[in-house]
Amino acid sequence: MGLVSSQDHSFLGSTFDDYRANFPYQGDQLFRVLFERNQDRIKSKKIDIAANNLQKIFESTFTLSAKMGFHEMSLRGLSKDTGISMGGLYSCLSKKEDIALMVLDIVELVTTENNQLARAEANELISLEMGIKYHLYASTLLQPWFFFLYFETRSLNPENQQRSKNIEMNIIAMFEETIKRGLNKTQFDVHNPYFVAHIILLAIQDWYLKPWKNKQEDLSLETYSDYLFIMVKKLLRLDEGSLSIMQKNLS
Amino acid sequence: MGLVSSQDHSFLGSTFDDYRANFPYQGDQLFRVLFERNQDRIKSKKIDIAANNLQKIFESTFTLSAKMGFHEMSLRGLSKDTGISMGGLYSCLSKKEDIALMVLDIVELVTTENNQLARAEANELISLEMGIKYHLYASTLLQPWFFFLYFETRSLNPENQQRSKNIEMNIIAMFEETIKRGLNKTQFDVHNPYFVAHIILLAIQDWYLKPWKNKQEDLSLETYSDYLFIMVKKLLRLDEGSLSIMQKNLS
DNA sequence: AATAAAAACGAGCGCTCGCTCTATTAATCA
DNA sequence: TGATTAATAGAGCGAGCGCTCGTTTTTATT
Repeated sequence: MGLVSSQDHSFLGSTFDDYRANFPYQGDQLFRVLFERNQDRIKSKKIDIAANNLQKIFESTFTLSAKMGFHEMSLRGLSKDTGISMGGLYSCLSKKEDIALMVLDIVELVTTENNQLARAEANELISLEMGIKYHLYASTLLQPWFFFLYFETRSLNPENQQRSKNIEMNIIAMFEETIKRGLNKTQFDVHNPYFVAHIILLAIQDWYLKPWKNKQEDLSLETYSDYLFIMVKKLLRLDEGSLSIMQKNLS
Repeated sequence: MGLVSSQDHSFLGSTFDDYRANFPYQGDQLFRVLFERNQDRIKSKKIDIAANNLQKIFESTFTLSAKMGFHEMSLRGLSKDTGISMGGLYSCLSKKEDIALMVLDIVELVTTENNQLARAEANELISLEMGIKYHLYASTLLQPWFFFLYFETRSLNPENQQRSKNIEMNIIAMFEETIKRGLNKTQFDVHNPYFVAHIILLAIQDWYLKPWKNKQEDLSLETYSDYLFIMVKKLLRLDEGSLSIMQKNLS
């Protein structure tokens, strides 16, 4: 249920189309960003060529490692699938692990930005709604990236494993703080904010981890997002009545 | 419909201690079952020796592959960690993959039994409660097994990957059917049973996938189980009042 | 057209992998 | 105790790994 007027929430808007229209990490641009953020690893000089190769590398990596796992994926296999020779691969990478590190970098970047956008909402309920939407939207646009990081975190060294865990913990913390803020103003009624924040994260993760499950049930992104928000309101003991009152207070 | 008294719920009982006391897949017995169910893979003849070696093999496998992943774990590393020579390992295995197959076998066995036990409850709300409890209890007693299967499903061949997925789908289906049964009798009020069933599974999985998260928050098994059941009742729009009425009908 | 720079190539290096196989030790039983 | 079977040991095999590097091909500049 779309309850609030969209233009107030943030420059990204509250619908998937709005969000996508302003999302800078997609298509060509994503790989140009990747090139610029990883100059130290990449020997290639020309951004157009490098970005093009990076795109092939990540597309093939996601296909292959979803099937068999990142470690099981060999660089010879990657070379064959991308059509880039071994030498070509190593002009965009300094080592195999770099692929995983670049995924970590992008997912960390995007989720951090989403957390900030959600926190920027003054009203707690809207903050929750936007937090859910932004994370669902971003993880839809970058589904293979989020999926990869979740399952391949253990291929990273301990320090980067921790960075990956922190991405998750920061999302929970954002939701938990927002719920607690709402609690202090007796806006919400729930006795374990952490548990609810936790459940929200699980539902968001499930969206990008098991797309086949929702495809099977014919759940669209917007429907899933709505169900999730309705669920959250139930858990915070907000029925439709109390919600509309709040809505009125906003405008 | 016939309502049941609490001792009928199942021979396993409803507390963790009851469940554990009757749980056949723990300690020595687990590995003796494993030996008997996998005669074709195992060259060893004597059950005592084989069960003892299997125990070491699985303990080390869970330690090593939680750190680095199953594929990254080498059999030389496993040999060192268990203290069993390569030849010794291969008298309990026909190939490395057998380890993952045996984990799949056990988790499939236990969850199928739990689903049957939960379905056997005539009352829908109690069925949900028991379903949650049994799955939480079993995954606590066999935490490394459940954890391993979740993360290493992709090491399996397509056929067995499907078996692993089906374990998950069958749990969701069990909860979904129970919720729908309750809906038909207007016992529950919720408009997407699948979504709720789905969320229950996620919360159960999170319990065994990220024990460190709950340890950090100091959530015990019983507390977690209670929170989860309270959450489910909220999602089904059953407040404490309507619950006690139902409980009265039971006795 | 000549030259310099960048990109692409892929055989080969050193190493580790899963797995095998024979020699040896331990256990069991007549 | 000698005979037979089961368990263990660990060097060795071929395959495949990540990665390198001398060379060739393409592109850009003069």
